Amino acid sequence: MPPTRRRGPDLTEAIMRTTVELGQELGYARLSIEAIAARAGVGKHTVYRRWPSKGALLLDSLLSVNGAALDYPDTGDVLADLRTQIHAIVELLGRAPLDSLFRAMIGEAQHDTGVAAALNERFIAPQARKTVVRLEKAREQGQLSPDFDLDLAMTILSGPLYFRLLITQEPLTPAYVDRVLKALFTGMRPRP
Amino acid sequence: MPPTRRRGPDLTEAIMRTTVELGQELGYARLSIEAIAARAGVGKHTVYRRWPSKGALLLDSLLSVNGAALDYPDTGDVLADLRTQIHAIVELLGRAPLDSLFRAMIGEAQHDTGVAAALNERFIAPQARKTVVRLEKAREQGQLSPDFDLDLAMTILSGPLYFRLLITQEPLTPAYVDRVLKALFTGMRPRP
Amino acid sequence: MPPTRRRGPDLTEAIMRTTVELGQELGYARLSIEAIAARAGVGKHTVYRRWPSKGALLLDSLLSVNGAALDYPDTGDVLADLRTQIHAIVELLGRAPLDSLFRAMIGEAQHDTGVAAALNERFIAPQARKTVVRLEKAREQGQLSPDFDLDLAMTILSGPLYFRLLITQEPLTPAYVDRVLKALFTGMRPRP
Amino acid sequence: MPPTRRRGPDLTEAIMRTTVELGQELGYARLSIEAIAARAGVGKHTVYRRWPSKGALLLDSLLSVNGAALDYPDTGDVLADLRTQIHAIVELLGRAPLDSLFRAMIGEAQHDTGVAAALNERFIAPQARKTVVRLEKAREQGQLSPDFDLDLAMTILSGPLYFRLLITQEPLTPAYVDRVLKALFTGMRPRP
DNA sequence: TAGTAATCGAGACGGTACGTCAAGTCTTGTC
DNA sequence: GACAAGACTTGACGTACCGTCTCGATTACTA
Repeated sequence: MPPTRRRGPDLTEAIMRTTVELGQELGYARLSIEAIAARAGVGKHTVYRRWPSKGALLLDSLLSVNGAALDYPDTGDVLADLRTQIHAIVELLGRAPLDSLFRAMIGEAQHDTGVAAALNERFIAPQARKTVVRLEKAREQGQLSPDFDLDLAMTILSGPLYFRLLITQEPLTPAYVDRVLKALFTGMRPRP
Repeated sequence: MPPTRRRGPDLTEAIMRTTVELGQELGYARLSIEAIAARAGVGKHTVYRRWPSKGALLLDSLLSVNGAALDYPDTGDVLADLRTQIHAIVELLGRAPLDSLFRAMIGEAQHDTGVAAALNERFIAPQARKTVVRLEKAREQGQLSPDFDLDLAMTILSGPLYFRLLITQEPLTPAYVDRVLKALFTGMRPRP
Repeated sequence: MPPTRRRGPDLTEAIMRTTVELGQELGYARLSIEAIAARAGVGKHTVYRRWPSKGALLLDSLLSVNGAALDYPDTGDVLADLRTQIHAIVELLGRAPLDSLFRAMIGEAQHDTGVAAALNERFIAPQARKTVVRLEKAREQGQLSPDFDLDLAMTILSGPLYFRLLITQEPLTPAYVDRVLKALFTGMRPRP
Repeated sequence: MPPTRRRGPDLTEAIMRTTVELGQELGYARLSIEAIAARAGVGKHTVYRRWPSKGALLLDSLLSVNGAALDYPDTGDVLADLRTQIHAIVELLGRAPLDSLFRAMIGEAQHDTGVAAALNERFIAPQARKTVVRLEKAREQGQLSPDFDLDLAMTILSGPLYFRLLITQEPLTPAYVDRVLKALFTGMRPRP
């Protein structure tokens, strides 16, 4: 007798794990719901009941399997804290073996409204919010010029990173991150 | 009697026009080489002889149909010239009806190496080069701090733009562009 | 509050009624146990507990909803009685709206042994028996040649009817029935 | 190098052979276009391009693989010729291994208009016509009563046969055929 | 000017996956 | 314990495109 039939949350978990696993083996283009279901030992319907598309499934899988924490440290030194945090993100999005899946998922967001929305709500926006909150605290402590636009700062921090990741597709080195950080802080520091 | 059978360059042109046209009607996801060939009144072979994939065809089509010019003006005022140029790019990538196809094509580059390479070589790198060249000229004329990293400047200029375009997918307003420009120049200007 | 939950025989009845009803709406091919259960407001289990297959359910439903009577009259005139009886059968099997379901059920019997057996035991054989009994009585009364094979007579009476119903699928007109009857009686009458 | 790719008629033939073969192995209910295509080494589309449904395919397959001849002999003796012909039909429809497929196909005709029409046009009607033609000749030669309805005779000949085949599903013995024939001829013979 | 090679349209072909449907089994919680 | 509800695996459905491959026209170049 096989173990009692699996249900609900167990299955959801198992399918997401399989998705990431198989995605790494095959690459996004050759990844199919058909294959995921087969590998997970699950009917296709069981997948479709939970996710409307390959993109949505991959998004969920990546975030749930890995996107857990990424919370800002607060050591009192903004620059150091930002660097720590960005390095963590780079580690997640820009390093093998998950980088290509993350890139593919963002690619999917370009022609799948649902994926785009979920990506923003569940990953991008929260990260952005944390960054801004950390910057606000620094400003209150006089570490930043009081009239600098912090939303813009967040954008200038993130933009170049994603530019490298998605557009030029050069490796995201710590050095690059540091150069961006330094340039930004030069502009943000309170003038004497 | 049908018009004499078309060949070579004519066909290439016609197929690319059809691609953009049909891409706008159907969206990238539902666009297929099958449909393009049918609409263009062309055998599938004729398409495959010219392009290896849907992504490559779309890239070619978008760049050939539209990406022609985008050359930097030189009025002597760097800031104004950059603004002009960036507005032109935003107009191209961020405005209906082509924005969604451009976004889809960049999305495709995330899991198609060939598209990624071509996108860089034929669009991104040339633009970047032009930007850097224009900045260099400005620096020679003392408009910029002599120790600022111009490659980095280019990245900080482009990054937030693509971040908005691809990640948060908010509209690319002139105001946003100007805020980025202003922040960057605050950091780049020679200190008194 | 819904009416108190139904049980046993009530349910059996309700399911069979729904089957015939839905069968008429959708046709046999698109009829499904899934849909019947849903329409009857019943769990699938409750259906499967009672019938092993769609065919078996339909057979039961048709016979129970309608196949009740069909008993031979006995007016003393064999020919008239046979005609009456056959017309009743034709009315049942060959007229809208149940004809197509009856035909489909007989069709099902062609690849479902259980349906075939049940169809014979519960409908065909009893009818045949009644016919033969009526003929025997007529023979005893000297209305038929004493050496005619009455089983064969029954077959010659039924066969052409089902041939029209199932094979040529032309309408079963009273005229046709009468022609068969007349021809048969010409052969069955005692020779002078 | 594999042999040059198969086309058109070759494939049609191969698919029909596979259909009959697989139909015998699995039975009609478990026969699927999916399996046929796989076994024949053919894409599903290649099957659907040729036939609209499993029933239509099976009909074609059975008739093409086997239903070739079945032409009436003419020895001058009507009764003998009819017997010969009917025995041939019984051999085809009523004997393993094809009987169950033939029955299933006729079953399918009960809820598939297309199959019903094709079955009639391509098998039933031609056979009926041949029978009537043979009977007409016999009547011209004075072997039959001049006022007997020959269409009806055909029906009385065929009906009982299909009745046994489809309804009671008893074996179609030569003895049964002969009893029907004898009864019919008793009615058809010219009275002295 | 004829012959030959390339190019074309059309679309058949073997595949792969799609997203849907229903089958029949099993689980959960309610009555 | 019977029930409604519905999750689950399985398997097939019929469709859409993929990229490759004939097949005969044209069409252009070569001899």
